[in-house]
Amino acid sequence: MSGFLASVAVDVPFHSAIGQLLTYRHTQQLVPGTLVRVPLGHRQVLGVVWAEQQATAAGLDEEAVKPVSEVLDATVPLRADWLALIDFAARYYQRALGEVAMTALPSALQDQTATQWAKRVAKVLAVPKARAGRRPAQAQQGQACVSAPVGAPCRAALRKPVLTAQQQAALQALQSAGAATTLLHGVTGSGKTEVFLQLAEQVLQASDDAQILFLVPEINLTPQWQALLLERFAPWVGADGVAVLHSGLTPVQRLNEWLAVHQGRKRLVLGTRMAVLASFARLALIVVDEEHDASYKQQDGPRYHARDLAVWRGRQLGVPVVLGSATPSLESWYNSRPATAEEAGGGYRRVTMPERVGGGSLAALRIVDMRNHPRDTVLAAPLLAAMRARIEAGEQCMVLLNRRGYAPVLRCGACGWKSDCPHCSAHQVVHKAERSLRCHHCGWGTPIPRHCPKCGSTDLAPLGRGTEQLQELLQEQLGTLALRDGRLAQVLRIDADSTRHKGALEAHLAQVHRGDVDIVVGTQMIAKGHDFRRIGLVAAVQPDGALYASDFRAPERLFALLMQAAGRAGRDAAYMQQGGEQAQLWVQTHEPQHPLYAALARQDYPGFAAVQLQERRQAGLPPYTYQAMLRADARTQQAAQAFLRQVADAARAAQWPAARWVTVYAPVPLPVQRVANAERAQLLLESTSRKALQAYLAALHPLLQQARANAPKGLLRWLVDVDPLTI
DNA sequence: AGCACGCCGACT
DNA sequence: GTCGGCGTGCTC
Repeated sequence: MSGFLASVAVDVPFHSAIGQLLTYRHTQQLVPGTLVRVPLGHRQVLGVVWAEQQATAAGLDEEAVKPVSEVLDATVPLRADWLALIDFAARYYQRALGEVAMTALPSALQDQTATQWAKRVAKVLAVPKARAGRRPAQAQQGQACVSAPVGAPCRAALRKPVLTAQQQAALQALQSAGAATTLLHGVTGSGKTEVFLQLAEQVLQASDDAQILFLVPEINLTPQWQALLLERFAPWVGADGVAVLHSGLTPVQRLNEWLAVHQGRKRLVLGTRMAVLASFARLALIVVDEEHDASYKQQDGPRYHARDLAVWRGRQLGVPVVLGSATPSLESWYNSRPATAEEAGGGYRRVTMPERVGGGSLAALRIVDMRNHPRDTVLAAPLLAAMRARIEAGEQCMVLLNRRGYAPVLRCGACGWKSDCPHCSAHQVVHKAERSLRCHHCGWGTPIPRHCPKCGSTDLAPLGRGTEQLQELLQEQLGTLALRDGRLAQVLRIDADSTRHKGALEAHLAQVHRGDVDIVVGTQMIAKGHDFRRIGLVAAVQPDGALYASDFRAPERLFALLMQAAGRAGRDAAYMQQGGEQAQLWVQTHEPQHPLYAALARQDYPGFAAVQLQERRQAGLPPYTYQAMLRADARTQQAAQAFLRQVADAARAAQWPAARWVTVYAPVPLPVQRVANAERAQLLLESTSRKALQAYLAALHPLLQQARANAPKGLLRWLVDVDPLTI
């Protein structure tokens, strides 16, 4: 056989019984990182050359080595640091190398021929680099500005706000942190964003080609960040100098953005979790906004955590990473703990900004003790009265209820029938507007029946309430209120249902900003990141669920959500001086004395975190231990659990050294046991040693294959979730 | 995971 | 007689 051999990563899953890398032949030596198209079975697939190879691997017939079909060499090869990132992510999250590589690459790359690719690359490179890569005449402009009259066109320099002493201190701390990871803990309104921007500005100024990655938790938040970045940095990076990477792009858009970043043509990269896997020409700073947000954890395919990979990437490249949040994840809070006499500090630095810019006060907490109200009270009278007063004073109110739809279930009063989903162990939710019952787990929808499907009775009634019903209720209670300007109070609902169509969220937000709306009802979607200036009162209607939840992270999430909600109602000092009343966060609860609410009343994140960490330490939970979840789906619960048990037994029998450090729990059903006709079970693995857990998980794969082979025919899927966020 | 091959029921 | 159901097995 003539030519050179190369190890190529292609998208073949772990359990396909072939190795991680496949061997292909080519006339020339191929550099690692080169994109190739290769034959695989009966199709052509995209591959990434991972390594040069000297001889055909053992057990592989030389005749079986096929030639590379095409080389996509119009671009710079993927760099070694990107290959190392993918390699790490694949090993850490227990996925096939090729699978992770292909998740990281834009899908449209899969069907680019070498010719098409060359054309596309040429187009990107044809954009003059002067606009995209170089520092503008900004320095000169800035100098000219000193003597320029007020209002002279010295936009960037004039727009830059003056930092408060606290922001200045934070910025200096970040600058002096060098390549470390820093947790920037700043209360809502403390001006973290401005600190990010000025830090970014310095990075842009320091070098002509440095790239900066901004991670945000949700697609929804990218437009406002993009506008912000362009407003500030267009003089540096050009009017199209911000690359956006998220799953809302069309395949071709994503391909072009990815390519521009890979080639270093865009210096600012703004994206959701997937952006952390992008290929950068010269990454110099990573900012992770709202670092505590669970959306950073991918929930299908490779279950990576973008914040954790960002931290890894920063270390790998020797580049600073800034994690920002008003309510950090307990992991990050713990990782940034200062050293004490007894204990070494965490690996991150911690910078705190406890004061709001302008000194505005945080929302005051009002607890409504629901034990003093009738059982079926949705909105207690004092809350309604407070809302009425706010609206009459020209303010807006926001009401949070974490449950979409009209009611979580439809029930027959005659025979007790409930709207159970035929495919899941869950109820179909009543959606009044679309006149349907819909399962939120599998999507199964049916029209709302007029008669009970079981007994024929017409005595059907919704049970419990969702945002849709809350909206209706508020419309009845407050929608008749005539305001000063003569119009009636308006209620708007913002949740995943009301914003399904493109542009709907933007339209709704604009309505709120214009003041066309007096009451906003919604799920946690409305608590995230959007700035509502005139909101004076936020109410959480039914937050107690998290207090009883079996998930040990539920209180942490609730606290973060309520703090964030309170932040929406923040008041600036100017308004307070005009005699505005202090903003309020109302919480309706049956547990008014719960420590979580006490900490919330004090807006005391450190206090809350200390208590939570203490509990976690005693219970042996993260961040003091590391966890992985082994999940199995099968036709019956018994089969799913049997599979997990068999794997656990086989692992015990194997007597791995690492097993000594790993606790293996018994298989249990998932909280929602059946989804789309699949019974789901899970088995928790826990260890105080990340290394031992990793070794254990890596050794588990052959046992999983084996258990699959032994299992009876039929549906059987499994997955490994490393550092699971919900258990 | 794809994607073929392969062997048994209702349609042009 | 074909279209197509998804069972089984392979992919450098």
